Amino acid sequence: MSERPQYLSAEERRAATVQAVVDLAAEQNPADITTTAIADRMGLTQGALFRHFPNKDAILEATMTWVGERLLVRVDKAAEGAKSPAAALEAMFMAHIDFVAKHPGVPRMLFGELQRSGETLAKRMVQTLIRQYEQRLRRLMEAGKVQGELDADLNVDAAAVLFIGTIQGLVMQSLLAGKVSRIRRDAPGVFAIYRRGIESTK
Amino acid sequence: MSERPQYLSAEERRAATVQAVVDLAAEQNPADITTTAIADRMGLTQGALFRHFPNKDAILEATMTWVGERLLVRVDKAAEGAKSPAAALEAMFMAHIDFVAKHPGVPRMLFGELQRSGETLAKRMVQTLIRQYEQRLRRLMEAGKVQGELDADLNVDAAAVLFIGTIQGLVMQSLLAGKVSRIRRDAPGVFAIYRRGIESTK
DNA sequence: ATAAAGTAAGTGACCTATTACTATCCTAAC
DNA sequence: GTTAGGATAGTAATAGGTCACTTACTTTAT
Repeated sequence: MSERPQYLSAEERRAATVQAVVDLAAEQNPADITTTAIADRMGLTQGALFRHFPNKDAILEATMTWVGERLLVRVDKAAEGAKSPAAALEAMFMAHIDFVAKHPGVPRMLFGELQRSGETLAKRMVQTLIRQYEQRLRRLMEAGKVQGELDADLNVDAAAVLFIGTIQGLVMQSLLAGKVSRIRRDAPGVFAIYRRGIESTK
Repeated sequence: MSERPQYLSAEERRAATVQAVVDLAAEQNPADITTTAIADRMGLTQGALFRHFPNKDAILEATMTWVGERLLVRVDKAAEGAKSPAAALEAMFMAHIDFVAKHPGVPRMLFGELQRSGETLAKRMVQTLIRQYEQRLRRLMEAGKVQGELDADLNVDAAAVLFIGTIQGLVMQSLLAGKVSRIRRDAPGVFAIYRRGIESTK
Protein backbone atom coordinates (compact mmCIF):
# COMPACT_ATOMS: atom_id res chain seq x y z
CA MET A 1 0.00 0.00 0.00
CA SER A 2 1.88 2.99 -1.26
CA GLU A 3 0.94 6.24 0.38
CA ARG A 4 2.88 8.32 -2.05
CA PRO A 5 1.76 8.55 -5.66
CA GLN A 6 3.45 6.26 -8.11
CA TYR A 7 4.11 6.93 -11.76
CA LEU A 8 3.21 4.35 -14.35
CA SER A 9 5.14 3.68 -17.52
CA ALA A 10 4.02 5.10 -20.83
CA GLU A 11 2.76 1.76 -22.06
CA GLU A 12 0.81 1.09 -18.89
CA ARG A 13 -0.80 4.50 -19.13
CA ARG A 14 -1.76 3.98 -22.75
CA ALA A 15 -3.46 0.71 -21.85
CA ALA A 16 -5.18 2.26 -18.84
CA THR A 17 -6.39 5.13 -21.02
CA VAL A 18 -7.96 2.79 -23.53
CA GLN A 19 -9.62 0.90 -20.71
CA ALA A 20 -11.01 4.13 -19.31
CA VAL A 21 -12.48 5.05 -22.69
CA VAL A 22 -14.08 1.64 -23.13
CA ASP A 23 -15.54 1.80 -19.62
CA LEU A 24 -16.84 5.33 -20.05
CA ALA A 25 -18.45 4.44 -23.38
CA ALA A 26 -20.45 1.81 -21.56
CA GLU A 27 -21.89 4.40 -19.18
CA GLN A 28 -22.47 7.46 -21.31
CA ASN A 29 -22.80 8.69 -24.85
CA PRO A 30 -19.46 7.87 -26.48
CA ALA A 31 -19.78 11.05 -28.51
CA ASP A 32 -19.27 13.25 -25.48
CA ILE A 33 -16.49 11.52 -23.63
CA THR A 34 -14.17 14.40 -22.78
CA THR A 35 -10.48 14.24 -22.05
CA THR A 36 -11.32 15.50 -18.57
CA ALA A 37 -13.68 12.57 -18.03
CA ILE A 38 -11.02 10.11 -19.16
CA ALA A 39 -8.40 11.67 -16.89
CA ASP A 40 -10.76 11.76 -13.92
CA ARG A 41 -11.51 8.08 -14.37
CA MET A 42 -7.78 7.37 -14.28
CA GLY A 43 -7.12 9.61 -11.31
CA LEU A 44 -5.03 12.00 -13.39
CA THR A 45 -5.30 15.59 -14.44
CA GLN A 46 -6.54 16.30 -17.94
CA GLY A 47 -3.25 17.59 -19.28
CA ALA A 48 -1.39 14.41 -18.30
CA LEU A 49 -3.10 12.52 -21.12
CA PHE A 50 -1.17 14.56 -23.64
CA ARG A 51 2.11 13.13 -22.34
CA HIS A 52 1.14 9.82 -23.92
CA PHE A 53 -1.03 10.86 -26.82
CA PRO A 54 -0.47 13.77 -29.20
CA ASN A 55 -4.19 14.55 -29.32
CA LYS A 56 -7.60 13.15 -28.54
CA ASP A 57 -7.95 11.40 -31.88
CA ALA A 58 -4.86 9.35 -31.07
CA ILE A 59 -6.66 8.09 -27.97
CA LEU A 60 -9.56 6.99 -30.12
CA GLU A 61 -7.19 5.31 -32.55
CA ALA A 62 -5.57 3.35 -29.74
CA THR A 63 -9.02 2.35 -28.55
CA MET A 64 -10.00 1.15 -32.01
CA THR A 65 -6.82 -0.89 -32.24
CA TRP A 66 -7.63 -2.48 -28.89
CA VAL A 67 -11.19 -3.27 -29.99
CA GLY A 68 -10.14 -4.67 -33.34
CA GLU A 69 -7.54 -6.97 -31.89
CA ARG A 70 -9.65 -8.27 -29.03
CA LEU A 71 -12.82 -8.73 -31.03
CA LEU A 72 -11.26 -10.51 -33.99
CA VAL A 73 -9.15 -12.78 -31.80
CA ARG A 74 -12.10 -13.84 -29.69
CA VAL A 75 -14.33 -14.36 -32.66
CA ASP A 76 -11.69 -16.34 -34.53
CA LYS A 77 -11.02 -18.57 -31.56
CA ALA A 78 -14.72 -19.25 -31.20
CA ALA A 79 -15.06 -20.17 -34.88
CA GLU A 80 -12.00 -22.43 -34.75
CA GLY A 81 -13.50 -24.81 -32.25
CA ALA A 82 -16.68 -25.41 -34.26
CA LYS A 83 -17.14 -28.52 -36.32
CA SER A 84 -19.20 -27.09 -39.17
CA PRO A 85 -19.55 -23.72 -40.90
CA ALA A 86 -23.01 -23.11 -39.46
CA ALA A 87 -21.77 -24.01 -36.00
CA ALA A 88 -18.81 -21.68 -36.53
CA LEU A 89 -21.16 -18.84 -37.44
CA GLU A 90 -23.18 -19.44 -34.33
CA ALA A 91 -20.08 -19.60 -32.14
CA MET A 92 -18.82 -16.40 -33.73
CA PHE A 93 -22.12 -14.73 -33.04
CA MET A 94 -22.20 -15.78 -29.42
CA ALA A 95 -18.58 -14.76 -28.87
CA HIS A 96 -19.41 -11.39 -30.35
CA ILE A 97 -22.45 -11.04 -28.13
CA ASP A 98 -20.35 -11.99 -25.13
CA PHE A 99 -17.83 -9.32 -26.03
CA VAL A 100 -20.53 -6.71 -26.49
CA ALA A 101 -22.21 -7.64 -23.21
CA LYS A 102 -18.91 -7.15 -21.43
CA HIS A 103 -18.14 -3.92 -23.28
CA PRO A 104 -21.48 -2.38 -24.19
CA GLY A 105 -19.92 0.89 -25.26
CA VAL A 106 -17.93 -0.68 -28.06
CA PRO A 107 -20.60 -1.14 -30.74
CA ARG A 108 -21.87 2.34 -29.97
CA MET A 109 -18.39 3.79 -30.40
CA LEU A 110 -17.94 1.99 -33.70
CA PHE A 111 -21.26 3.23 -35.05
CA GLY A 112 -20.52 6.75 -33.84
CA GLU A 113 -17.08 6.69 -35.41
CA LEU A 114 -18.53 5.68 -38.76
CA GLN A 115 -20.71 8.77 -38.70
CA ARG A 116 -17.90 11.26 -38.23
CA SER A 117 -17.60 13.73 -41.07
CA GLY A 118 -13.87 13.95 -41.69
CA GLU A 119 -11.56 11.25 -43.02
CA THR A 120 -10.10 10.47 -39.61
CA LEU A 121 -7.76 7.53 -39.07
CA ALA A 122 -9.99 6.10 -36.34
CA LYS A 123 -12.86 6.04 -38.79
CA ARG A 124 -10.85 4.19 -41.40
CA MET A 125 -9.77 1.68 -38.78
CA VAL A 126 -13.40 0.90 -38.02
CA GLN A 127 -14.12 0.49 -41.71
CA THR A 128 -11.31 -2.01 -42.21
CA LEU A 129 -12.28 -3.83 -39.02
CA ILE A 130 -15.81 -4.38 -40.25
CA ARG A 131 -14.58 -5.38 -43.67
CA GLN A 132 -12.27 -7.98 -42.15
CA TYR A 133 -15.15 -9.21 -40.07
CA GLU A 134 -17.40 -9.51 -43.11
CA GLN A 135 -14.70 -11.34 -44.99
CA ARG A 136 -14.59 -14.03 -42.30
CA LEU A 137 -18.37 -14.29 -42.48
CA ARG A 138 -18.42 -14.67 -46.22
CA ARG A 139 -15.73 -17.33 -46.15
CA LEU A 140 -17.65 -19.38 -43.62
CA MET A 141 -20.86 -18.99 -45.56
CA GLU A 142 -19.31 -20.09 -48.81
CA ALA A 143 -17.98 -23.15 -47.04
CA GLY A 144 -21.42 -23.82 -45.63
CA LYS A 145 -22.97 -23.62 -49.09
CA VAL A 146 -20.47 -26.07 -50.55
CA GLN A 147 -21.08 -28.43 -47.69
CA GLY A 148 -24.84 -28.19 -48.15
CA GLU A 149 -25.45 -26.94 -44.63
CA LEU A 150 -26.48 -23.50 -45.86
CA ASP A 151 -28.95 -22.63 -48.59
CA ALA A 152 -27.30 -23.07 -51.97
CA ASP A 153 -28.90 -19.88 -53.25
CA LEU A 154 -27.85 -17.83 -50.23
CA ASN A 155 -26.80 -14.27 -51.01
CA VAL A 156 -23.64 -14.11 -48.88
CA ASP A 157 -23.23 -10.37 -49.05
CA ALA A 158 -26.76 -9.82 -47.83
CA ALA A 159 -26.30 -12.48 -45.16
CA ALA A 160 -23.17 -10.73 -43.88
CA VAL A 161 -25.00 -7.42 -43.68
CA LEU A 162 -27.82 -9.08 -41.78
CA PHE A 163 -25.42 -10.82 -39.40
CA ILE A 164 -24.04 -7.47 -38.31
CA GLY A 165 -27.49 -5.92 -38.30
CA THR A 166 -28.63 -8.65 -35.96
CA ILE A 167 -26.09 -7.51 -33.39
CA GLN A 168 -26.92 -3.90 -34.05
CA GLY A 169 -30.59 -4.63 -33.43
CA LEU A 170 -29.78 -6.24 -30.10
CA VAL A 171 -27.68 -3.25 -29.11
CA MET A 172 -30.54 -0.94 -30.01
CA GLN A 173 -32.92 -3.02 -27.94
CA SER A 174 -30.61 -2.86 -24.94
CA LEU A 175 -30.48 0.92 -25.30
CA LEU A 176 -34.27 1.03 -25.42
CA ALA A 177 -34.60 -1.03 -22.26
CA GLY A 178 -31.64 0.61 -20.58
CA LYS A 179 -30.40 -2.82 -19.61
CA VAL A 180 -27.33 -4.41 -21.08
CA SER A 181 -28.49 -7.78 -19.80
CA ARG A 182 -31.11 -7.77 -22.53
CA ILE A 183 -28.45 -8.48 -25.11
CA ARG A 184 -27.46 -11.84 -23.70
CA ARG A 185 -31.03 -12.80 -22.97
CA ASP A 186 -32.41 -12.04 -26.42
CA ALA A 187 -29.42 -13.13 -28.49
CA PRO A 188 -30.26 -16.84 -28.87
CA GLY A 189 -33.81 -16.20 -30.04
CA VAL A 190 -32.75 -13.62 -32.57
CA PHE A 191 -29.96 -15.77 -33.89
CA ALA A 192 -32.30 -18.73 -34.25
CA ILE A 193 -34.36 -16.74 -36.74
CA TYR A 194 -31.27 -15.62 -38.56
CA ARG A 195 -29.99 -19.18 -38.78
CA ARG A 196 -33.30 -20.36 -40.13
CA GLY A 197 -32.98 -17.72 -42.83
CA ILE A 198 -29.65 -18.96 -44.13
CA GLU A 199 -29.87 -22.71 -43.58
CA SER A 200 -30.74 -25.17 -46.28
CA THR A 201 -34.18 -26.75 -46.02
CA LYS A 202 -33.52 -30.35 -45.11
CA MET B 1 -39.56 37.46 -56.65
CA SER B 2 -39.16 39.58 -53.59
CA GLU B 3 -35.95 41.55 -53.41
CA ARG B 4 -36.54 42.61 -49.87
CA PRO B 5 -36.42 39.99 -47.12
CA GLN B 6 -39.68 38.47 -46.11
CA TYR B 7 -40.58 37.20 -42.69
CA LEU B 8 -42.17 33.81 -42.34
CA SER B 9 -44.75 32.88 -39.75
CA ALA B 10 -43.79 30.99 -36.62
CA GLU B 11 -45.29 27.75 -37.88
CA GLU B 12 -43.56 28.00 -41.23
CA ARG B 13 -40.25 28.61 -39.50
CA ARG B 14 -40.72 25.63 -37.20
CA ALA B 15 -41.36 23.38 -40.17
CA ALA B 16 -38.42 24.83 -42.07
CA THR B 17 -36.20 24.30 -39.04
CA VAL B 18 -37.13 20.64 -38.78
CA GLN B 19 -36.46 20.23 -42.48
CA ALA B 20 -33.05 21.83 -42.09
CA VAL B 21 -32.18 19.44 -39.26
CA VAL B 22 -33.28 16.40 -41.24
CA ASP B 23 -31.30 17.55 -44.27
CA LEU B 24 -28.19 18.31 -42.24
CA ALA B 25 -28.35 14.94 -40.52
CA ALA B 26 -28.12 13.33 -43.93
CA GLU B 27 -24.89 15.14 -44.69
CA GLN B 28 -23.00 15.14 -41.43
CA ASN B 29 -22.77 13.55 -38.02
CA PRO B 30 -26.13 14.31 -36.39
CA ALA B 31 -24.35 14.60 -33.06
CA ASP B 32 -22.61 17.78 -34.08
CA ILE B 33 -25.32 19.71 -35.83
CA THR B 34 -24.97 23.17 -34.31
CA THR B 35 -27.62 25.84 -34.07
CA THR B 36 -25.39 27.95 -36.29
CA ALA B 37 -25.43 25.24 -38.96
CA ILE B 38 -29.20 25.03 -38.81
CA ALA B 39 -29.60 28.79 -39.06
CA ASP B 40 -27.12 29.03 -41.94
CA ARG B 41 -29.03 26.40 -43.84
CA MET B 42 -32.19 28.44 -43.40
CA GLY B 43 -30.56 31.74 -44.32
CA LEU B 44 -31.03 33.11 -40.82
CA THR B 45 -28.77 34.21 -38.03
CA GLN B 46 -28.22 31.78 -35.19
CA GLY B 47 -30.11 33.77 -32.59
CA ALA B 48 -33.28 33.88 -34.70
CA LEU B 49 -33.91 30.20 -33.97
CA PHE B 50 -34.59 31.03 -30.36
CA ARG B 51 -37.60 33.14 -31.39
CA HIS B 52 -39.37 29.90 -32.25
CA PHE B 53 -37.79 27.37 -29.91
CA PRO B 54 -36.89 27.87 -26.25
CA ASN B 55 -33.71 25.81 -26.63
CA LYS B 56 -31.92 23.37 -28.87
CA ASP B 57 -33.58 20.34 -27.32
CA ALA B 58 -36.96 21.70 -28.36
CA ILE B 59 -35.72 21.68 -31.95
CA LEU B 60 -34.81 18.03 -31.61
CA GLU B 61 -38.19 17.28 -30.07
CA ALA B 62 -39.96 18.91 -33.00
CA THR B 63 -37.80 16.87 -35.34
CA MET B 64 -38.65 13.64 -33.54
CA THR B 65 -42.33 14.47 -33.76
CA TRP B 66 -41.96 15.03 -37.49
CA VAL B 67 -40.11 11.74 -37.92
CA GLY B 68 -42.56 9.76 -35.85
CA GLU B 69 -45.60 11.03 -37.69
CA ARG B 70 -44.19 10.64 -41.17
CA LEU B 71 -42.63 7.24 -40.62
CA LEU B 72 -45.60 5.61 -38.94
CA VAL B 73 -48.08 7.02 -41.44
CA ARG B 74 -46.09 5.78 -44.42
CA VAL B 75 -45.48 2.42 -42.91
CA ASP B 76 -49.12 1.99 -41.92
CA LYS B 77 -50.31 2.93 -45.36
CA ALA B 78 -47.95 0.43 -46.94
CA ALA B 79 -49.14 -2.36 -44.64
CA GLU B 80 -52.78 -1.53 -45.29
CA GLY B 81 -52.61 -2.31 -48.98
CA ALA B 82 -51.11 -5.77 -48.49
CA LYS B 83 -53.25 -8.87 -48.74
CA SER B 84 -51.50 -11.04 -46.17
CA PRO B 85 -49.52 -10.49 -42.96
CA ALA B 86 -46.24 -11.53 -44.56
CA ALA B 87 -46.92 -9.25 -47.51
CA ALA B 88 -47.74 -6.46 -45.07
CA LEU B 89 -44.41 -6.97 -43.30
CA GLU B 90 -42.57 -6.80 -46.57
CA ALA B 91 -44.45 -3.68 -47.65
CA MET B 92 -43.73 -2.11 -44.27
CA PHE B 93 -40.07 -2.93 -44.66
CA MET B 94 -39.84 -1.47 -48.13
CA ALA B 95 -41.72 1.67 -47.12
CA HIS B 96 -39.31 2.08 -44.23
CA ILE B 97 -36.32 1.59 -46.52
CA ASP B 98 -37.78 4.13 -48.92
CA PHE B 99 -38.15 6.62 -46.09
CA VAL B 100 -34.61 6.01 -44.89
CA ALA B 101 -33.19 6.31 -48.39
CA LYS B 102 -34.90 9.69 -48.73
CA HIS B 103 -33.85 10.81 -45.25
CA PRO B 104 -30.63 8.98 -44.46
CA GLY B 105 -29.95 11.08 -41.39
CA VAL B 106 -33.07 9.92 -39.61
CA PRO B 107 -32.03 6.45 -38.40
CA ARG B 108 -28.71 7.90 -37.31
CA MET B 109 -30.43 10.63 -35.34
CA LEU B 110 -32.69 8.10 -33.63
CA PHE B 111 -29.79 5.88 -32.66
CA GLY B 112 -27.82 8.87 -31.45
CA GLU B 113 -30.74 10.12 -29.42
CA LEU B 114 -31.09 6.76 -27.69
CA GLN B 115 -27.50 7.03 -26.54
CA ARG B 116 -27.87 10.37 -24.79
CA SER B 117 -27.20 10.23 -21.10
CA GLY B 118 -29.95 12.35 -19.58
CA GLU B 119 -33.66 11.65 -19.53
CA THR B 120 -34.42 14.11 -22.30
CA LEU B 121 -37.88 14.38 -23.82
CA ALA B 122 -36.53 13.77 -27.31
CA LYS B 123 -35.03 10.52 -26.11
CA ARG B 124 -38.29 9.34 -24.63
CA MET B 125 -40.08 10.22 -27.86
CA VAL B 126 -37.74 7.94 -29.77
CA GLN B 127 -38.34 5.17 -27.28
CA THR B 128 -42.10 5.36 -27.63
CA LEU B 129 -41.80 5.62 -31.41
CA ILE B 130 -39.83 2.39 -31.61
CA ARG B 131 -42.20 0.68 -29.19
CA GLN B 132 -45.19 1.67 -31.31
CA TYR B 133 -43.35 0.38 -34.32
CA GLU B 134 -42.61 -2.94 -32.64
CA GLN B 135 -46.20 -3.26 -31.56
CA ARG B 136 -47.33 -3.07 -35.18
CA LEU B 137 -44.77 -5.68 -36.10
CA ARG B 138 -45.86 -8.06 -33.37
CA ARG B 139 -49.51 -7.71 -34.29
CA LEU B 140 -48.80 -8.55 -37.91
CA MET B 141 -46.65 -11.47 -36.92
CA GLU B 142 -49.24 -12.93 -34.62
CA ALA B 143 -51.75 -12.68 -37.45
CA GLY B 144 -49.31 -14.41 -39.75
CA LYS B 145 -48.84 -17.23 -37.29
CA VAL B 146 -52.57 -17.79 -36.94
CA GLN B 147 -52.96 -17.79 -40.68
CA GLY B 148 -50.14 -20.29 -41.08
CA GLU B 149 -48.06 -18.03 -43.26
CA LEU B 150 -45.43 -17.59 -40.59
CA ASP B 151 -43.70 -20.24 -38.52
CA ALA B 152 -46.01 -21.37 -35.72
CA ASP B 153 -43.09 -21.42 -33.28
CA LEU B 154 -41.87 -17.96 -34.24
CA ASN B 155 -40.58 -15.87 -31.35
CA VAL B 156 -42.32 -12.59 -32.19
CA ASP B 157 -40.27 -10.46 -29.82
CA ALA B 158 -37.04 -11.70 -31.31
CA ALA B 159 -38.43 -11.29 -34.80
CA ALA B 160 -39.32 -7.66 -34.08
CA VAL B 161 -35.82 -6.97 -32.80
CA LEU B 162 -34.36 -8.54 -35.89
CA PHE B 163 -36.67 -6.58 -38.20
CA ILE B 164 -35.31 -3.33 -36.83
CA GLY B 165 -31.78 -4.71 -36.76
CA THR B 166 -32.11 -5.52 -40.44
CA ILE B 167 -32.65 -1.88 -41.22
CA GLN B 168 -29.89 -0.86 -38.84
CA GLY B 169 -27.52 -3.22 -40.61
CA LEU B 170 -28.34 -1.67 -43.96
CA VAL B 171 -27.76 1.81 -42.55
CA MET B 172 -24.39 0.69 -41.21
CA GLN B 173 -23.49 -0.75 -44.59
CA SER B 174 -24.37 2.51 -46.31
CA LEU B 175 -22.16 4.36 -43.84
CA LEU B 176 -19.32 1.96 -44.58
CA ALA B 177 -19.64 2.45 -48.31
CA GLY B 178 -20.37 6.14 -48.01
CA LYS B 179 -23.23 5.68 -50.44
CA VAL B 180 -26.86 5.96 -49.46
CA SER B 181 -27.84 4.20 -52.66
CA ARG B 182 -26.53 0.99 -51.12
CA ILE B 183 -29.56 0.83 -48.86
CA ARG B 184 -32.09 0.51 -51.67
CA ARG B 185 -29.88 -1.85 -53.63
CA ASP B 186 -29.23 -4.28 -50.79
CA ALA B 187 -32.60 -4.15 -49.06
CA PRO B 188 -34.43 -6.84 -51.08
CA GLY B 189 -31.67 -9.41 -50.63
CA VAL B 190 -31.43 -8.82 -46.92
CA PHE B 191 -35.17 -8.94 -46.42
CA ALA B 192 -35.39 -12.18 -48.40
CA ILE B 193 -33.20 -13.87 -45.78
CA TYR B 194 -35.22 -12.36 -42.97
CA ARG B 195 -38.44 -13.52 -44.52
CA ARG B 196 -37.07 -17.01 -44.92
CA GLY B 197 -36.27 -16.95 -41.22
CA ILE B 198 -39.81 -16.24 -40.11
CA GLU B 199 -41.91 -18.02 -42.74
CA SER B 200 -43.46 -21.39 -42.21
CA THR B 201 -41.88 -24.24 -44.13
CA LYS B 202 -44.41 -25.18 -46.74
C1' DA C 1 -49.11 51.49 -33.58
C1' DT C 2 -48.18 47.36 -31.89
C1' DA C 3 -46.67 42.76 -32.07
C1' DA C 4 -43.90 39.49 -34.22
C1' DA C 5 -39.53 38.23 -36.72
C1' DG C 6 -34.91 39.06 -37.35
C1' DT C 7 -30.03 41.00 -36.50
C1' DA C 8 -25.55 41.81 -34.29
C1' DA C 9 -22.95 41.52 -30.65
C1' DG C 10 -22.13 39.74 -26.71
C1' DT C 11 -21.74 36.22 -22.23
C1' DG C 12 -20.52 32.36 -19.84
C1' DA C 13 -19.64 27.56 -19.97
C1' DC C 14 -16.94 23.97 -21.58
C1' DC C 15 -13.33 21.59 -24.26
C1' DT C 16 -8.79 20.53 -26.41
C1' DA C 17 -4.21 21.53 -26.22
C1' DT C 18 -0.03 24.08 -24.40
C1' DT C 19 3.20 25.88 -21.08
C1' DA C 20 6.00 26.41 -16.99
C1' DC C 21 6.94 24.04 -13.26
C1' DT C 22 7.38 19.82 -9.92
C1' DA C 23 7.68 14.98 -8.52
C1' DT C 24 9.26 10.44 -9.42
C1' DC C 25 12.13 7.05 -11.65
C1' DC C 26 16.43 5.05 -13.38
C1' DT C 27 21.10 4.54 -14.08
C1' DA C 28 26.01 5.20 -13.83
C1' DA C 29 29.82 6.83 -11.08
C1' DC C 30 31.75 6.84 -6.70
C1' DG D 1 25.06 0.80 -1.37
C1' DT D 2 24.47 5.68 -2.07
C1' DT D 3 23.61 9.33 -4.69
C1' DA D 4 23.93 12.96 -8.59
C1' DG D 5 21.39 14.04 -12.49
C1' DG D 6 19.01 13.37 -16.79
C1' DA D 7 14.72 11.55 -18.51
C1' DT D 8 10.09 10.69 -17.83
C1' DA D 9 5.40 11.34 -15.63
C1' DG D 10 2.48 14.44 -13.59
C1' DT D 11 0.32 19.13 -12.02
C1' DA D 12 -1.83 23.69 -12.23
C1' DA D 13 -2.98 27.24 -14.83
C1' DT D 14 -4.34 29.12 -18.93
C1' DA D 15 -4.83 30.14 -23.87
C1' DG D 16 -7.84 29.83 -27.77
C1' DG D 17 -11.88 28.12 -29.80
C1' DT D 18 -16.70 26.76 -30.11
C1' DC D 19 -21.27 26.41 -28.62
C1' DA D 20 -25.95 27.47 -26.69
C1' DC D 21 -28.35 31.10 -25.28
C1' DT D 22 -29.37 36.36 -24.16
C1' DT D 23 -29.93 41.18 -24.88
C1' DA D 24 -30.61 45.60 -27.11
C1' DC D 25 -31.98 47.12 -31.12
C1' DT D 26 -34.10 47.08 -36.07
C1' DT D 27 -37.18 45.50 -39.65
C1' DT D 28 -41.45 43.70 -41.32
C1' DA D 29 -46.37 42.64 -41.00
C1' DT D 30 -51.10 43.62 -39.64
